[in-house]
Amino acid sequence: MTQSKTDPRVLRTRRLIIDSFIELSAKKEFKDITVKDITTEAMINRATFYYHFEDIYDLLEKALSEVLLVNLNGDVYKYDKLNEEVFVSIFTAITNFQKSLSNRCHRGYEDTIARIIREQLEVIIYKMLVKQTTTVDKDSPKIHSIILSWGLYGASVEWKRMGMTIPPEKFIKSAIPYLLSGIELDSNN
Amino acid sequence: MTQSKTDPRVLRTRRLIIDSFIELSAKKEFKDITVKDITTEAMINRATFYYHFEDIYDLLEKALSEVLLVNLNGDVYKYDKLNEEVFVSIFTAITNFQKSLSNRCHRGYEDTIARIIREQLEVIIYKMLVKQTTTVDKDSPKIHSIILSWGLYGASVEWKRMGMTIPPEKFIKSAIPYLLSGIELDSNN
DNA sequence: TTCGATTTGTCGTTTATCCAACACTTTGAA
DNA sequence: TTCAAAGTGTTGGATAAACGACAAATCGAA
Repeated sequence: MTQSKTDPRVLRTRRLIIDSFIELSAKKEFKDITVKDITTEAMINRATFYYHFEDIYDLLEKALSEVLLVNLNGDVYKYDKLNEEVFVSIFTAITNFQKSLSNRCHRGYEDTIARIIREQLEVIIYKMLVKQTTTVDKDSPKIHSIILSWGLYGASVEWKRMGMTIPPEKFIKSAIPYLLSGIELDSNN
Repeated sequence: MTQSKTDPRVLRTRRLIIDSFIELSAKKEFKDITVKDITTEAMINRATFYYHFEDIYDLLEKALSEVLLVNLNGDVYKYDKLNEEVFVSIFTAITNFQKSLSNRCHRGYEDTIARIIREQLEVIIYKMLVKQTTTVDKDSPKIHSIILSWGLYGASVEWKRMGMTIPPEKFIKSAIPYLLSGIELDSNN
């Protein structure tokens, strides 16, 4: 399905780089991390880094995407439909991510990170919406996924601002009926 | 001093292979481990294995050497002289190794393993003897290291036979004066 | 024993990684 | 501001690793 035959060396090297980056992120801020730091930690050549990533922002983007997906880890894709359980699952993934970020002080890059998370969310939600959309309006899933991704991310920001103490599932619960009602317009069942 | 600039790729690959081998050794007997098993576990190509090792026995040899050296881990090389402390340290390393072997059932290859351990011991002891030898007799360190390596390994076999319960340092203690007396003939201080 | 299946070593070709060098930009301290 | 040091991104040539294929050896059950 995916790309079943990527060169093992590529997979290995990308893993080394991303893992090293995550490792380093725990120790210093993003702005203080250099490409050299990463390649040294990963024990690969600096030139090899550029073979795989545009630059350090490209790496940030891909690393974040991965971390986010790991958090969503199958929980979401098990179901094809956007129901209550899936919304809670997604929101919990985002808040988990927010928590790990707050430890790893990426101060000054919240905007970039926010954009990346939201874009990932949009893609994920869009895929699920398309599966269950039965109306003729093709643009509907697109705009819905945009609104939902911004909305869910915004909710997580507010959750963070309130001290990250409320259980995420409780926090999002009251919004679920509203979120679902809009979705149901797209599908018949 | 050693080989200061080996290609990082070979270090990485050797590490993957050796680690995978040690990993597999914990699960099955040596005779049931194939080259394919190792390379699959290490996620490297089978041909690459033969680029680094003669065959699986060559790997066994080098892996064992490394494990032994890790056990001796600097403890020995910190001192230049073969004194009581060093003897105890070496003997403890051997018994530790014997213990890990007994878990990892390499049944049927004890002889090979014994030989490898003993050869490593001989090299290590020889190096230390040369450093402190002041007599003109150049052959003396050689034969002494041979006898000591066989002797120490034999003691560890006996220790194992007795159930591996006696603290190694206690077990070897009574032999220390004897071992040292011979050494002192080589050096003046 | 015999025969099929698995494992072993080896080889030639392709590709990913290494390395040193390069010009350019950013940084930070004098 | 100025200048040296550090970081960035790119290149070409060298080399390790991947891959598929191969004959030969070994294994295991009929």
